[in-house]
Amino acid sequence: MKRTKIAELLTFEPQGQELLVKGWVRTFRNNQFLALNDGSTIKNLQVVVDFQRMDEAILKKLSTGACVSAKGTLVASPAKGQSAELKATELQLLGESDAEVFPLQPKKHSLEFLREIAHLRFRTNTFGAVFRVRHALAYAIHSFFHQRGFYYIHTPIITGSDAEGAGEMFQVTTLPLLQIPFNKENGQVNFQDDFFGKATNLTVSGQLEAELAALALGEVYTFGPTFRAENSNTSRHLAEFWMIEPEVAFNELDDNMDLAEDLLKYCIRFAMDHCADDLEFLQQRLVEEDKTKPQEERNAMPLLEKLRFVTDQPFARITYTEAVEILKNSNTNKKGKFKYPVEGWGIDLQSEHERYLVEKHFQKPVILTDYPAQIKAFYMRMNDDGKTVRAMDILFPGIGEIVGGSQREERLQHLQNRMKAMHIPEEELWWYLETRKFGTCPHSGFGLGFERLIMFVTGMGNVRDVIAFPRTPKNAEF
RNA sequence: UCCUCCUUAGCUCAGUUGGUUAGAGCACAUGACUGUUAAUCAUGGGGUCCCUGGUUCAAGCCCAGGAGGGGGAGCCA
Repeated sequence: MKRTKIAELLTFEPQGQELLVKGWVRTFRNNQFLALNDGSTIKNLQVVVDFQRMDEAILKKLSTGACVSAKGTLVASPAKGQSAELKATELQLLGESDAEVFPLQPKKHSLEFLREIAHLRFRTNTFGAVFRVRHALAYAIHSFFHQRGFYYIHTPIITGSDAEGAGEMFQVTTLPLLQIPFNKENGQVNFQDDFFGKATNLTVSGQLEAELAALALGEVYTFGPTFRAENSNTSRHLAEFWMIEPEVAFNELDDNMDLAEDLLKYCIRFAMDHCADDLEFLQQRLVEEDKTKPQEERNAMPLLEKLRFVTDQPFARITYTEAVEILKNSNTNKKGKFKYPVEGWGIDLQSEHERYLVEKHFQKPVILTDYPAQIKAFYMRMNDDGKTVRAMDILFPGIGEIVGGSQREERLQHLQNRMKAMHIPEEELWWYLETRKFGTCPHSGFGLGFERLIMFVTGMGNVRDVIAFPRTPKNAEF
């Protein structure tokens, strides 16, 4: 008999039909009631065991975590809690789970503890929900871009350039660490002897390569792993994370903002439409968690309401200059409540400033544009004022920067000037500069942090809990 | 990297002014139970008090150094 997934089974009208299910035991109550989960849904199937007729040796081993196969008939449940249940006629133990050492219990565990057993945390309700939502969001991203005629480009993970301008890089080498070949004349490493014959790194961004594709295919995006060797110890940073980077020919900054806003809203709606049960559970989890917190640290609104709030109204759009004015004139600033007082134009905005704009002043996502050139990357297009660049950052409540993007500098001379000013050697990026020599055009793009999007949608507070096997400084277990 | 808090049973945590044999709930084991919903009831076992060193008649508690973790900051997505 073919196995029926629990998600599908729960849509059936119970009429005594004979079915086969397989899954893992969550609890076994009253010597009769087996809560079985197979990952297809957050809901468990109640399998009812006739313990007088069942082999006692098997009953003994129906402990939390065990894997079983159950054949039986689907009947209406006489008790509250579920509408249908499977009356077992045959029970097979596929894999036992010694209850004395299995670490998961039918109770609430701390996320910190579950992080230490990341190989087993998939088996909890919370992580089951998070990873189903993660999948739905990944699918939504491809679906969104495909519908709009974008092409999915696979940019390299190992890169030969170390001037992508997005942070510290991990080196990739096969050179023996104890016997690195040095050039005696200049004391440098002889990368001619290395695997690629030159120094290579793990990518920090696929943007530059995506630009090459956009200037031929028109509308493209990348969606892949990205690596940053920054010593960042926060709940929002990973050394290995996934990023979505669209790049669009002929788009200017306003088009870029529209695209990013549409993408975010599409993904959030997609999750609400396809993961209702999981989001309902995650929302309830947050409500319970809030009960243990002081009033001022609690969420202003329940998860689903927060998501609807974001999808149903336009994001605020202001320039950096306007933002500085708002901050400068805010009561918080006047009363000296900012740790970094806002004194004038040109400062880099601190987390507390971004939070004030998003959570206090606008109370919705904010797109900040036209930053001072000196605090932004070399490839961003210079405005006519000669002081600001066409950058845009999208700030989300509780997350901070979720998107960072810009209209790119398409004019060769301007680009070369900026690279010179920021000490980026032209020979490293000769191939990038050629796009500006041969048929250059205005174009724009952005990077969306996939884990940050998942954090927002699931309400999880730490990036390490929305990726299966988080890589952070001093941690690459599993 | 900086600031700050934490580390006691498998988990979550209590442990008074430094003082006898370190506690609770859950989990686990054994038994009971044919409608349970993180089932319930009874009984029981379970401790490198993070590590190293020091102060003291005496350290889970005080001091120093280290390790691991949380929260915040910087950098960013």
